[in-house]
Amino acid sequence: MNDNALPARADAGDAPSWLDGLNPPQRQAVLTTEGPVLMLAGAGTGKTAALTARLAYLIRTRRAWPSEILCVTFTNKAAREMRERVGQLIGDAVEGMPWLGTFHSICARMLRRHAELVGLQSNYTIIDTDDQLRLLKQLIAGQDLDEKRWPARQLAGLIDRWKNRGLNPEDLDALENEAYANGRGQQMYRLYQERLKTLNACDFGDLPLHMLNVFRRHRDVLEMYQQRFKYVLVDEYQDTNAVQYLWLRLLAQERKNICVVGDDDQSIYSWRGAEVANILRFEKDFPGAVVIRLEQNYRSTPQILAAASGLIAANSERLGKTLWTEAHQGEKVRVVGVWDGPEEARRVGEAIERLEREGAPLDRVAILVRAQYQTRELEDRFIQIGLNYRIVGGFRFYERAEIRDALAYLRVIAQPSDDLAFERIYNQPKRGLGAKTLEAMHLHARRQGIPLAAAALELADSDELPARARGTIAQLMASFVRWRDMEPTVTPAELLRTVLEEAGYTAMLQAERSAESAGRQDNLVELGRAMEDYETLGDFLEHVSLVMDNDAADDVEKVTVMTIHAAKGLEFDYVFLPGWEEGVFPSQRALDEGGLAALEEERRLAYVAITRARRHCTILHAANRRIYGQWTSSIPSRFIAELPDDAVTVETTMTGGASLWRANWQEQEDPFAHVSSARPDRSGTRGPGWQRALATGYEKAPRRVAEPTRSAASFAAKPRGDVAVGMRVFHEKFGYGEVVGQEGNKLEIEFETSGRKRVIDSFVKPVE
DNA sequence: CTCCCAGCGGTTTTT
DNA sequence: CCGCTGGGAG
Repeated sequence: MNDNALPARADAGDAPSWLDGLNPPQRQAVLTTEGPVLMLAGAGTGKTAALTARLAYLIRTRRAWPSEILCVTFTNKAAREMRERVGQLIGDAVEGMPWLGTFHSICARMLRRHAELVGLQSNYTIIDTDDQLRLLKQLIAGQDLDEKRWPARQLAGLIDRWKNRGLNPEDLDALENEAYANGRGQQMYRLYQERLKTLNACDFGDLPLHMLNVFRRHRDVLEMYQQRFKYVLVDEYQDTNAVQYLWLRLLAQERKNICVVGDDDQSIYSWRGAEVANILRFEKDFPGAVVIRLEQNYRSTPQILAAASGLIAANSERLGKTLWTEAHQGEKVRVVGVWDGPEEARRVGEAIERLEREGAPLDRVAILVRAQYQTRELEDRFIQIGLNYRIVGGFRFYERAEIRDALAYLRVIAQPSDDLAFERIYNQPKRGLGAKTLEAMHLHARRQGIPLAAAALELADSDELPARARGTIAQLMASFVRWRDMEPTVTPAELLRTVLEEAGYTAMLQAERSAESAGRQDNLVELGRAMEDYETLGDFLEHVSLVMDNDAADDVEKVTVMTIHAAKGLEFDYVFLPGWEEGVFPSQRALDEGGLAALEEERRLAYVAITRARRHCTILHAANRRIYGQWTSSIPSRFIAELPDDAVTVETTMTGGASLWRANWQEQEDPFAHVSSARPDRSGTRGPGWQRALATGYEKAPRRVAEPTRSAASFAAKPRGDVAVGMRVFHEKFGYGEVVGQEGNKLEIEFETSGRKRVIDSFVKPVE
């Protein structure tokens, strides 16, 4: 993250090595080991350096064994990075840090030991949102509620929020209870928890909640952990929610050696339960806490810093920090106004090609957007000009259907009572078992109080089902017995291959001649590769349920396209920020739902976006944009007007446009006039604000600007020898097609499903 | 049981 | 505009 820590300020030459390169507040953060510490670390101020040095210091000076330190992060990535960096400082001792991890993985680990205290067995399954939703749907249907009127999604959201706040079913008040199906919220929540228990499963939200319950109800367990953890460290503290906060407070209450690191200005997850207030509360709960501010920024130029600071100053609820830097002057932040979305994408593409020609490595360039849909236009353009890009987010590896299917097979093998997994694959691949069979299995399972798979086995031996179904079930169950038998004798990866083969899954994919099926098979191979690192099936499944990411290393240098949320904690030399328009950013929907508080969170998001940039930052806004197929005219984001004049240069491709818009915002008396705290009347219009804006604004489609067909970078490229007109080719995004034209390295291809497109030849593979 | 089509919804996302 | 879901028809 911060590889540019300050060079050592020689402290009489004999400062211990772990303090090398740390500035005074960072050193204070390392050396203040006893008592509560609140570290307010601005963007790019080297908080990870300080945090890892602190860990190393605690261990090296024998204040604690690695196993006596609790170190909590929010993401697996952060945990991994921390482990790596501490490892660099203290060597292999880091291996002995079993309690460095995410809130969830740490709670999962604890819960394995104390599962019986919350009515689970230690081999409980952790279900994901997909399973959760299916389960809730079943419960809703079972209660004769109309799923249309009371969607499972809504209930899932409510339950999640309750769990985030540390509320068990019995803790809900009447008002909360009313939130679902006319006062049935509590009942449904309770039913859901009971169902999970019989499945020997819990969801993500349960992990911290169960442990909080254990701590509250079993003093001895709590005291054991309070004794064990001599020091507690928490990263990204501004992102903690209520359960996590309560959990931490209990653990640290005795020794009070707790160090939390956060930045209120980078709190961008309140919508999923994070409470910045936890920072403010810290000094109250831990009186005498030492507050350390990291304000020297090592990342960005003064201009970038000034732009970001000026912007965030518009927020009211801040602890307030003043970032400064010793870095020499750089370029001003560029604000570029363009006519429409496609032009915006074009400008970004051109700018990146220019950087590329100047020798900038593409992996130091990022385009950060407010919402995922904004990536579409960029992607289209990049494909057209042949720019290597990588879109982060979207579908994650372990969320793909084929991966989940494969995992479901493994889950049933590891845990025969995993009904949700069994339900997923009993007829996948299709083997002629349908809703009727499932219903019979459910009925039988419920009557006998046994898992679904066990019920299936019994049904196979009865006359409850037609002979055909019985035979199929018997066969399937025999397979499971076989796989379960072989499980201890083979590696998880071998087991996977056998299962996919014998279940007919591989054959199903091979038979499927769709554009995606090849990719699916690749994904399963990739899954097998990921499994190689695990000794037992159980280990692997635990890993999967907690670590949903899988960042395959990229060999080619690529530009990164991602949401601002996903970019938090990262940095890039060059950052492009498209779509800074009212309604897009700040998001109309956020404003509608959250009023001023949401606006401030949007502004923090803008702050995070700008502070990702090390050397240069370009902000773009378009006057016209097509959203959900409708042309919509838009005005520049109020955030643009909030940027300090001397830190930015403003340009526009339209006469007078940008400056007029800018003036427009500055003239407005009440900058929050557009923020309504009440829910606006949506009658007559459907959907978000831009559509309402459309109703009052004008609807004319903007004049299309003529698109240059060649960009400088792709012009000179030579055609590739092995592709010619008339050939059949495969393209990752568009599928199969026939080459109908060739010009340099550009191909004109008639795709079977996506129609005629112009693409770069390096993006296609010939097929026979 | 499978397939097709109408209708709806469409920020951010980790674990 | 576009992709997913769920219900209904075959």
